[in-house]
Order: sequence, then structure tokens, then C-alpha cells
Amino acid sequence: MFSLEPKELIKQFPLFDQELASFISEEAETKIFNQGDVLMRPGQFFKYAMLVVRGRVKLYREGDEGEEFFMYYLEPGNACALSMLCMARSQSSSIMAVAVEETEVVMIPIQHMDNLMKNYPSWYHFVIETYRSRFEEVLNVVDQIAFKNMDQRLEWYLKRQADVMGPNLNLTHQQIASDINSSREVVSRLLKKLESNGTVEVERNNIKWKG
Amino acid sequence: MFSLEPKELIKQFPLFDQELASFISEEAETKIFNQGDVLMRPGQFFKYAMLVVRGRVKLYREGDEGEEFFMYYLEPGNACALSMLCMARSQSSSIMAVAVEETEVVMIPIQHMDNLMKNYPSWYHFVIETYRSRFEEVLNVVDQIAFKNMDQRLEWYLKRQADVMGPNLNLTHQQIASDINSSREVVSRLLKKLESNGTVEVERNNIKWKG
DNA sequence: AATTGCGTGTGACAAATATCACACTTGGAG
DNA sequence: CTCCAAGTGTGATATTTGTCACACGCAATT
Repeated sequence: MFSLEPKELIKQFPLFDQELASFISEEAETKIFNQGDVLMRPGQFFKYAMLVVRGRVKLYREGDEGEEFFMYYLEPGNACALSMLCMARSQSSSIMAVAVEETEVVMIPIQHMDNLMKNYPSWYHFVIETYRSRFEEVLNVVDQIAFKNMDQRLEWYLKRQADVMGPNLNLTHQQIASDINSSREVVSRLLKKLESNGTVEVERNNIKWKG
Repeated sequence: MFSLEPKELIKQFPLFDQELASFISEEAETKIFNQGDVLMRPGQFFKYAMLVVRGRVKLYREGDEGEEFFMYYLEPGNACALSMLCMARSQSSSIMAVAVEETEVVMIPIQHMDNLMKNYPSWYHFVIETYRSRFEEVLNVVDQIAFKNMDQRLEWYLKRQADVMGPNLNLTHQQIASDINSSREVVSRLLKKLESNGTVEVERNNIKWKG
């Protein structure tokens, strides 16, 4: 654990003003998570608001029988919205957050929240913007699974992956199937279709997004 | 438009303290929406944070082809989370809010948000709690449509309706089908199954929840 | 009483997706 | 090089859900 320079913070979080960055730099700890580490698990109490400064975190929803359903990634400059809704135990909610690569996180103890909200307007704007964007994102997920068929959902999924990971996606069909709650065979078949569309190129362990 | 006594406000919003209630009573307007009135539509700018003090508001998501998908109700004591994420135009998001009965709403102009956040801690706790509970609710919706079959989704839908509307649900099968994005025939058949389970009683225009 | 419109019931069929079985390919470990 | 495990391809089949066609009943209106 170590702290981060205010300048560095502002680079990642442009909404922060100088005072806020100084305060956080002063009071927060920085922690490194390794690939596969769990930042957040179902039914957990939060002690920190978590800001990602490096790396990448995957958020997904768990079903009763252990199914996974991909929600979104947190990237540098993002905060974990749920970690900021920290006052209450997140009851039956079972959202998982896992580092998909080595990830550096600024952890602000929750006892500072009231102070931050009250005295640092740029903090509160940041919080609002974080909620807003995550809410939007989740609503888009609802759209997809409520209204769209698998082929469109797969395409949307791949596009989102490409937005975050770049056009070369190191994913097996099985991994994709888990993320969108389908099955490997279906994904394979749909990928073939997308390939004949020219939307992707499919190789073993790699899908190149050309959308 | 008229204002509401602080006492009345606190009765509906127990998280509010005296000063906050006075401020809101001073600065906010109260508006009555009739059944069917739209409080919020896709791509709208918000000028007010909206607090429901009487009545009921239905929030649903619209698909590209005009499908509807029920998300949740706002009841007295609830605030519209999205109306509080008011800083930004809610881009491609297309969430609709419609009064399902005559509904009284306290409307706080957004120019007061900074002040409220800064000087009224009980406001900020209320806002956080509003976000948290709506986020949870939407995540539960995701669970249902991601992991469950129609029969379970129908049951969950009816239970939620009964929680809000009481055990006698004045719904046609067609209305239910729209809310869960299915078709009337499917709903009819599944309701029969639920009836033979003893979970509901089905009559014309009325379903009695016995869960 | 006849008409009409709406809500509902039902069987047959279609479409989307999941599942099963098994073959094939490829790249690395031994 | 050979073998093995992981990843992928594919047909057959099952399940779930949606669609179509049409019948029926009930209640309000004339």
C-alpha cells in the first residue's frame, strides 16, 4: 500500500480538482490486485470506495446455479459505483468484480465519504457521473437481453469487448458463451455467420473485430 | 402547483431532517400528474429532481420497435433516480415513466442540487439510498431475464405487482405479456400452470396472487 | 334477443436456442 | 515425432418460446 501523487490522480480523473486530489492522495491507500483477484463479492460490506487507476476489472452477475453474466469493465478513470453505495450491505445482490489483469486501485475509506460529499463539489459531480454512466450501461444490458436475439447480443458483446480490449480478442467460444449465458456451440455457429458477414475474423483463441 | 408542509414531507421521506424538509418545502413545487401522464421520456433533459408523495409511477424500458419492458414502480417515498442524475442528457437511454394513477410529485429544480448535496447531509444520504435501491432492483431484473425461464419470470413479475398493488391484480394477459416481453398466449398458458400450482387464481381481468 | 368487442383458451406449427454426440484441428509437452 | 488436451465444427434432436388461426364466453349496448 502506498499513496498516489495528486497530479497522477487528476490525469486519470479529470473531474477532480486540485484540493480533492490532494485530499485523496493524503487519505487513501493504493492497492495492487493481481489477475484473478476478487475486488468485490456477493453480499459484502464495503470499507472503501474504489477507483481504478491502472488495469481492468470485470464486473459480472452470478446466477443461482453459478452461471456468470458479464455486465461491464471498469477501466482506469472509472470507479466502482457499487463500492460507493457503501452505506448498506448489498443484500441479495450478487455482483462480482474480478481483476482481469494486474490492477491498481485507490481505496478511500468510507468514513471520508460525508466529508468528501460536503466539501468537495468535484467529488460529488464525479460520483453522480459514475452512477449515471453505470446505470445507463446496465439499462443497455437490459435492452439487449430483453429485446434482442443471440446473434445481435453476441455482436454487441464483441463490440463492447473490442472497445475496451482492442480489436484482437483473446477469447475462446466457451468464455464468450459464459459471458452472454449461451452455449459454446451456439456461439461457434453465430461467429461463423458474423465471419461471413465480414464483421469478424475467427481464429483459434482469437477473434478479430472488424466492425 | 403548490408547496407541501415540511411535516408532510418527513412523513413520506423519513430520511429527511427538519432543515432539509423546510428547504424543499420552500423551494420545490408540487405537481399533480393524471393517470397516463408521462413524467419522463427517452432522451429528455431534466429540470427537476422528482419525489413521489402520492400515487404510483411505472418505469419501463422501450425497445427499438416500441416494445415495453417493465422495470419497477415508484411509490410514495421514492424518488426517480434518473431524474437526479440530471446533469447530463440521458443519451440513448430510453426509459419511460408514466403515472399509473393520479400522482403527486415534489419537483426540486436542479439548480438547488449542489446546495442540497453540500449543506444537507440527510439529502445526500437519501440520494445514495435511492441510487442503491434502484441499482439493486435493476440488477434483479437482469438476473431474471438473463437466467430464468418465462414461468419463473412471470411468477416473479406477479409477486412484484402484488407487493405494490396488493393481491388483486387488474391485469389482462396481454398487459402482462407486454410487461415481460412475451406473448398473450404464452402468458395464458403459464397462468394456467400457476393456477394449478395454487399460486394464483385467474379470472377475467383479474388475477389473485396467493403466493 | 341479437350484436359487438374484448378477453381468454387451445391446437398446430415455426423459430430460436440448448443439448448431445462425436469428429476434427492445432499447438505444445513429453 | 507422437500424443494429448483444449478448442472448434457440425448434424441430429430436444426444449422453450413465439406465432397463427380460430373458437368460445362474457358483458355492455342497441
